[in-house]
Amino acid sequence: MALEHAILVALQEKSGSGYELARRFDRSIGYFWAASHQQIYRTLKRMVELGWVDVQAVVQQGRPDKKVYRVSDAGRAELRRWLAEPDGPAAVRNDLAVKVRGASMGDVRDVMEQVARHRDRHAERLDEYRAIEQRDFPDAGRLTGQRLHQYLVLRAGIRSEQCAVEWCDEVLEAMRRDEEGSRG
Amino acid sequence: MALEHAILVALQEKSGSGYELARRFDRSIGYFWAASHQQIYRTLKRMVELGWVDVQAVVQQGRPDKKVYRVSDAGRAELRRWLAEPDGPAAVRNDLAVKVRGASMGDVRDVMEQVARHRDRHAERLDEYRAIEQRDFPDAGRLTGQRLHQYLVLRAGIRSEQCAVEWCDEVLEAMRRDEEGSRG
DNA sequence: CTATACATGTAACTAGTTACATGATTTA
DNA sequence: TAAATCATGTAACTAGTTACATGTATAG
Repeated sequence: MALEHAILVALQEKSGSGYELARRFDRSIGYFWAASHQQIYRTLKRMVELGWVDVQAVVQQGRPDKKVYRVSDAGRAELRRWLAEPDGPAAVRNDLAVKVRGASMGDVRDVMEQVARHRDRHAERLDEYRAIEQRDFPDAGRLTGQRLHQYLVLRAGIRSEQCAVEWCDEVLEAMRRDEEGSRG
Repeated sequence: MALEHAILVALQEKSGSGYELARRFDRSIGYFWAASHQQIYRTLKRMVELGWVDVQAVVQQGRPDKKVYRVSDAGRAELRRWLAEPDGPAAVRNDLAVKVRGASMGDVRDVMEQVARHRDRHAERLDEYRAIEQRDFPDAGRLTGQRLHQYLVLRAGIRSEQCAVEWCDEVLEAMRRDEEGSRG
């Protein structure tokens, strides 16, 4: 998979400029697909060349001109093709797990601190997601179509943050027990 | 973070050749840090230049010669430094979530099939991990030091696969309900 | 007068993927 | 005789990160 397809999904939900897209990637879409503005501008350029999106320059008063991107017929076809295409399992790369595995090769306390930091970050993120859930989807259970799909992706975020917090807690508890055992 | 540090951890657990390392990355270490043999050979070369590992050519009879890599003092120092260094949250990139979010822009059934496929793959992986847990860590709860750390990383794998399976089930149930609702 | 939002980009670099290349030994 | 295991790599490409560059308008 590639950023192209995430952009096609984002742009089909709502057309917009590279800047607007970058802001959306910093929030809702970025919760499951990270991308910087540099990457987005570069990719949009390529997508225009591929004919997947159309551009239109929009002159604005009071603020700089912008280019509004829209998904073309070819882009819609490509998106449909990609949605139907099976893809392999995503490569896992978990820094924190590497640190935990190597903890005893350095100062174990340092690694525990890292785990605690990550725990707090994931807990904060979990709170944010839950707030969004309550605010934007109080009617969960009766959702259909695109709204349902948006909700389900939010659920992925909630579940994975919860999972991360619980694992960090398990690690901290076990490592604290081990520390006490080796001292006492 | 980079592959370098995952290699330092792997090599400090046990010295070995690039080939041996690549095989370990296909199994235990690869469960939380994916790396191909090409990447590993390239990175080992760079690590020798940096002085983080030492190489020794080993002549073998019946099979090709190999180069055995060992972590040097400088490598151990670098690993300690990295273990203590705080790092930012890892960038999330979840293809399947993008597909779910875009499901209604193509054939919804196609996306449901993808989710079902992923569900099965995660369930299989979960079974593998649980088998390893029972076989290699029947004494969990009394583990200490490096063995404990290895176990905790396995726990991360178990938790995240479980989490993935549950989310896929939630998605499939909700999408089936929606499908029936729109038909009936 | 300072920071933030709006708006677009380039350049250089680092990391990861895919395809290709070679060649011996052992097992089915 | 075909495939798998052992063993090491190169080359070309794709994707992602970091740093730099520019300029206006508005809110505090």
